[in-house]
This record gives sequence, C-alpha cells and structure tokens, in this order.
Amino acid sequence: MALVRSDAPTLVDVAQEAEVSLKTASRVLNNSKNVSQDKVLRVRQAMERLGYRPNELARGLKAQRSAAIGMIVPNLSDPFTANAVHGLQEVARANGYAVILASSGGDVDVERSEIETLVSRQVDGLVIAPADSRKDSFTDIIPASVHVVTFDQLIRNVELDTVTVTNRRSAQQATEHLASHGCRRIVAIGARPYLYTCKERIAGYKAGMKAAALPPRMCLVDHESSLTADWLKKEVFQNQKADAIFTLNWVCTTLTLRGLRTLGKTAGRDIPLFSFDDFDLADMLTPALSVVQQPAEILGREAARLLFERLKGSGGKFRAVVVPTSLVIRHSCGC
Amino acid sequence: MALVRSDAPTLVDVAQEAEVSLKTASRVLNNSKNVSQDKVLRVRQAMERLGYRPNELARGLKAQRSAAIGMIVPNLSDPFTANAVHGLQEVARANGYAVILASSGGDVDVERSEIETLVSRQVDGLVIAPADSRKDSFTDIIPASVHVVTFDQLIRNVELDTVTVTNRRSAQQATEHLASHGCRRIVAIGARPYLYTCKERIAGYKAGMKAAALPPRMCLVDHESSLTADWLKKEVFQNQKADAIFTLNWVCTTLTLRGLRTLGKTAGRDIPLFSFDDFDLADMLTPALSVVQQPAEILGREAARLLFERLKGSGGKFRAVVVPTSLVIRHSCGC
DNA sequence: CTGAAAGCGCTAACAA
DNA sequence: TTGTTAGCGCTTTCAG
Repeated sequence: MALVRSDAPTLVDVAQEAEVSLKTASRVLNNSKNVSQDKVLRVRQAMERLGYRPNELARGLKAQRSAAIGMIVPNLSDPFTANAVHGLQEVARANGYAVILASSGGDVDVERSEIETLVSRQVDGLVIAPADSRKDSFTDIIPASVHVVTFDQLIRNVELDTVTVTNRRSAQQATEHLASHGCRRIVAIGARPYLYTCKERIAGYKAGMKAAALPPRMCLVDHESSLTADWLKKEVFQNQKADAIFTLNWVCTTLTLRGLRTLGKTAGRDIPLFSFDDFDLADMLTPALSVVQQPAEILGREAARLLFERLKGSGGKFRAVVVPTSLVIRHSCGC
Repeated sequence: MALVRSDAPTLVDVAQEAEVSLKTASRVLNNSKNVSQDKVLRVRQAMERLGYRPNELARGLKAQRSAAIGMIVPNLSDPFTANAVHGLQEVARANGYAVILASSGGDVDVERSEIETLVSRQVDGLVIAPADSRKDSFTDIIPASVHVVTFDQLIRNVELDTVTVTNRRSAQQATEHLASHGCRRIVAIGARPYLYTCKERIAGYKAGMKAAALPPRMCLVDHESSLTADWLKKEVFQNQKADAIFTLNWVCTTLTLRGLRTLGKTAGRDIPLFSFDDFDLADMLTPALSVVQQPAEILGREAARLLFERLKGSGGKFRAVVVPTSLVIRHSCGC
C-alpha cells in the first residue's frame, strides 16, 4: 500500500500550503481581524486548492460549542409538528446552526433519554415540546450552559423560555361559537389530559360553556388509541348525548371524523363539529371544517428566535411568547 | 474569582474518582473486555456519582465518526416527507445514531450547501431526497468515507444506494383504472418534470394511456406555484378538455382540489380524479379520494436500513430498494 | 489485565 | 501582525 494520506485536508495542511502558521490559517478561517490582506488571500487560495472543509467536531470540542441545536417533538407525523420543525429549521439555518431532531413519541422516558443524547452531543440549545406537563422530568439532566425553550406545551413550576398559543381563549371562542348556533350538549373530545394544551383548551371550553350557561361535558382519553367508534358511540352519544363536538387537537379530530363515519354520521352535517388545529384540506372536507388555526411554522420560528437570542445575548428574564391563533369559521360548526 | 472548575465532569475526573487510569475508565465506557470486574464496578459508580456524560464531540473527533447521520429533504411540510423522516429517525435512534435534519426547499444550491454543512459536521452517512434528478450536483463534495443513500428520487448516471417506490407501475395502473371507467381525456397534472418521480409517473401514465389506446395529455408546470385555478381552467379544461385528472403528487393534488373548487367543480363528482400520494383524511373527502398510497414511513426505514448496513458491513454492490405502493380505490375515480 | 503517552483538528493564551 | 505552545475530552498504540 502506498503512503497513506488521510484524505481530508486539515488546517495544518492549509497552513503549510499557504506557507503561514497554523494560527494565521485559523484566523482566516474565522474571519479574525489582524491578518494582512496578503496572507488572507494566500490562505483562502490554499483552502480552495485543497478543497478544505473545517471539521466542526474539532471546532466544537475546542470552543465548547457545537453550533447545533436539538429539537424534541412528540410526533413528527402530526402536521402541526412537522410545520413547526420546518419553521425552526429555517431560522436555525439562517443562523448557521444545524438541527438535530429527535422524537419522544409522547413518552417521558424516551424524551429523557433523547435529551441525554443531545446533551452529550454538546448541543448549544434545546427546543422541547414536553411529553408531560405535570412535572419537570428533565431539567436535571440539562447543564446550565444549554439553553432550553419549551414549545407548544408548558411545564408546571419550571422557569424556561416558552412559546405557546392562546389555547384558552380560542377554545372558549370556539365553544361559544358552537353555543351560539343553539348547541347545548357540546362535548369536548380530548386526549392526554395531563398536557398543558389539553388542560388549557379544556379550561377555555369550560369557560365558554359557563358563559353560555351550559354544563360542561368532557370526554377525555388517556391515549388517542382509545378513541374508537365504539367509544364515541358510548361516551359521546349515549352518555353525553352530544349535539355538538369540539375536538381538542389534530389526532382527536381525525379519529373523531373517522369514528363518526363508521357510525354513519357526517361531521358538520349530522352533528356540528369544531376542531382545534387546522390542517391541509380541512377546507376541502364536506362540510368544510371550522377550526382553530395554529400558526405552526411561526411557532417554530419564534422558538428558534427565543433560543438564538439567548445564545447571543444570553441575559435577561425568562420570556413567554404567546402566539395568537385564529378562528377559521367554515361550515362544520353549522354556519 | 475562585478556582474555576469546568462543571461537566470528564473521563479524567471519573478515572481519578475511581482511582484507575484514564484508559481503564475509557475501557469501561466502551464496554471493552479485559477489565476486572472490580474496576468496572468502581468506574461505573464513579460515573454515577459524578453524573458523568461522555462528550460525543470528543469521541467523534478521535474516532473519526460522529454517530450522526444527515437527512436532506425538499419540504418537511409534505406529509410524505414528514412520515419518511419519522421512520428514518426511529431506525437511527435504535442504532444509536442521531439525525441532523436539513431541508433544501427543492433548491439545488441550498441542497449543496446543506450537504457541505453536514459533511463538515462529520456525519457518518447521508440520506438525500435530491432536489434535481437530471444530473449529479453534489457527490463531488461528499468524501468517500460518507455513505449516501438517495431516497424517493434517483439521480441519472450516479451509482448510489437508493430507495424508491414503484412509480411507473402504479401510475400506469391508476391511469388504466381511470380509463376503465370510460374516461378518455385523462389529464396528468404534475410539477417539476425534471424529477425522477415525475418522469417515472409520467412514463407510467403514458403507458397506461397507450394500453387504453388513448393519446396522452399532460399538463406540467415547472413549479407548483403556477398551479392555479386559472391555469387549470385554461390548460386542463380548455386546452385538454379533461374528462378525468391524475395528479402526480401531494402538492399537485391539494392545489388541484382547491383550484377545482374555485372553478365550482368538485373532484370526483364533476370530474373523476386519481391522486398519486395518499394523506390523512383523503378518505374523508367527499367523494373519498382514490390514491396511489406510498408507504412513506417504510421508505424512511428502508433508507436508514440501507445506510446502517453500509455503516456496519460496508462492502458490496450498490443496492436499489424498490418499495411497492398500493392502489387505494375509493370513490373519486368514479367507483 | 493495566497504564503512560501521543494525538484527532481546531482555538486561544501569550509572547515576539 | 504573526507564531509558539498548550490543550478541549476522548481513544489508542504500545509497553508493562
């Protein structure tokens, strides 16, 4: 075998080629001041000639930063999540950061282990849509040097930068809207009641019912998988005698829609329905779905923005960004 | 200032705490053989006590591997893509790898620069859904040590591991199905004709038309943004006098559906329609959409599988995995 | 079975 | 303005 040359050129190679010291090459790489134009040029050309690519691992090791952020989401298949990731990714890219994506599947233990992985990869920041809002289940494993933004959900009693939407208000509005159509037994269908979003939406729903002088009727399941046609028939129709439905998130909406069809009913025609969470083609259903629309991509961007402000400036109080949602009234509510 | 102790314990700290050498601690960390039970225990306990977390950056720097793979997709908002990422992510996690996600927005230059970023992060492998299938626009910047799997798309004249679906066959089947309903002026609506998937689907469509002794009628746009109601009216209806529509991907489907509505038509009722690509609630539209269903998550898993087999075993010929799609006949085709 | 010592590729004191 | 010299935290020859 011929003399083995590790194929990727290093900064040392560049320095040699340019006939300058390693440090000078490093300075050029980092656009430092205090380098003569002459040498800058020489180094640049050497890099070009050699096809030099800096090794981010080495850079990060030395500089104690990775130029990467981690994002942990419960479920990438949810269009809300996918769009949020998209937004975050764009902002990260614009800031020269890479995004390491992990998903928890809504499981706290998985979430925790993913966080450990990300931390050991030295991410500079973390954006997390927590799998459980009841208690802090992870900040103990995150070093103080890693900034955290929670996203979509909130965690009780934990001080962190957060991005959420106006869950409560819009849930109340949706409920009141349904009530204004004369619906009286409006049933809220939700899952994972321990989540902040679910709790807030329930609170908004209750407030709306109260405003309409109606008793609240909730059908909550621990896990979406319980949300079957049979369950709908028994809980929602037989027990609660629903004359309208308010689904509390995208998964619940899709499952309810399907369940209703199995029961021979059409959402919006046989029973008014409002959905929390918009999605592509919700407007093309018949009747078109009335929804609370969350600007998912903006949420992702905001989360990234909060994080990068910390990463640059660092200081200051924790911030809670609340992004407004909008009520999109189409037809399934009875309009 | 007091003596600064960098807060995260290192392997050196662990070794000290356990009163063994650095190398022994390293051996324990990597589960190497040849360490006495006694010391293994001591080291483990020391790690526990100190809350030690290995630094993956340092590990990767030394070992020339990052235990991370990169994935580049055109558009995360597309449910097909989101599901594929999801599948890939799971497999990566199971293999102890992290996924760095990047999106190209379908732009070759962005794609190239994202690849450079990922390469400089020393990813061990790359899964790419190429933004342009006409020519190789990136393999020159990928070191031989980084394995690449292309995904969804193929690139002309480039030898790589690939995962695709049976585009041609299913497009032909869908076309023939439409023809079997008596449709004669079946118009294929597609975008980005330079993409492998588009070309293959067109080829399948043409074959289907030929089999039905019908002349092909294609309406292709360079970019999805051209796909407006006006365009539909002019190209599809006035010029081609469509009596059936075959949309060639998800974006085209949603835009066509919306455009049709703007024109006062309902897909599947006023004009039969078949869609390449299924999505959530396609079955809940009225009439329910007939589609070619791509197993997106499986595609993602397969891509990961191919990549990890390379990463472990390394050898062998390039492999082309073709995942079968299924025709899901609902009602929009006229059934 | 164990350890000392030499780096991986890069950055940053500290001089010159 | 430039270069020398230590490391970052880890793995890994190569001796003991």
